[in-house]
Amino acid sequence: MECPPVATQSFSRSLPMLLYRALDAVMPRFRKIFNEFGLTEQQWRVLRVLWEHDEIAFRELSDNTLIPAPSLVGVVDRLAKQGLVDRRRSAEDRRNVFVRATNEGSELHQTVRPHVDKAYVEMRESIDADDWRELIEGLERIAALSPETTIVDKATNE
Amino acid sequence: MECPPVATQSFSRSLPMLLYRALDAVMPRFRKIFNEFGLTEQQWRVLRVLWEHDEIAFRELSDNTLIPAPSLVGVVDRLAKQGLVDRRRSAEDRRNVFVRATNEGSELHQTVRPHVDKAYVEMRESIDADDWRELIEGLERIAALSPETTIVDKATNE
DNA sequence: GCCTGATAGTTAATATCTAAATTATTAATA
DNA sequence: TATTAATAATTTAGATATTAACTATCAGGC
Repeated sequence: MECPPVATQSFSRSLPMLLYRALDAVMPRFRKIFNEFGLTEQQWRVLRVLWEHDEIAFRELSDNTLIPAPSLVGVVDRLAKQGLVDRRRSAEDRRNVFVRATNEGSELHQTVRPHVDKAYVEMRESIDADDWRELIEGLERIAALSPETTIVDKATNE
Repeated sequence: MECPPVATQSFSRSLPMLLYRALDAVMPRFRKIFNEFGLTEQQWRVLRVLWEHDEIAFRELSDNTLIPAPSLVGVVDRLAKQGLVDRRRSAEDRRNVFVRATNEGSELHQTVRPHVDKAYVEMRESIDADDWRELIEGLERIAALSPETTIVDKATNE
């Protein structure tokens, strides 16, 4: 009685498709702003994180931006080419790379951030406050799931 | 008192990043299954839709799978090369293309679908039922937002 | 019939994702 | 010390996303 059988459930209302649909609904307005300032979405994510860390390890930057390491290499490359970020090899452990925003990269904070914040507030205000909070909490729960839920029966399956 | 100012809000708890984090948490288990059957995520989405439509217009396929038309061209190309789908130009309006699953493509339904459904149920059962419903409803609300909220002040901006 | 404007699918260029392999470096150990 | 096992960043290959441009086709008005 609680939930309809999965087979009957609509594909478009499955959790993954709903997440994609939600992103399709909210991201275009932000990407539009990024593009106006010559930034891609991923470039903005990197800068967004760098603005809060004087210097950050490559791996942490990958974690914070959710940009997979192989992709992040190219993103940082292009940001560096634009003179917006710096790269530095750690002296202690030469495997580690640290990234930081240049002055020019830091200045973008002042110009871009207000527009993004404004768009974000407008978006949030288009939703009931309680609904919004519930949604955020629900997403936190899903995000907290480890990428592989059932490591439990691994021995059973393989 | 209700909501903290946006500037103070954590980036990782913003709606977009939470949506991405949720996807990162739930998709790997499904992609793993797709890959075991030689399918990519997008290929599965296409088949998933074709299994419910004897034949479907290219544009509708794009809408239902959330795969942008330019990307869908390649996805369908590769599925056709694998002999899993067919393409057909409409006779009435030769601009339209219809896509359908071949027998081989239809047979995948029987083999792949159960595994995916099982993983989906397991995932859903790892979350409280009420929380789940609230989350789905919240996502529906966001997804219902038109991609461009404020077309209103367009005249003001440009 | 010809022109214009829309529409559907496609192509093109660049960026990113996914998965796997590679390189450089470090740590651990015999 | 030489070897081996980890780790961090990068590279590679194939697929997909994004945006813009392009082609073919159709509909309507002249």
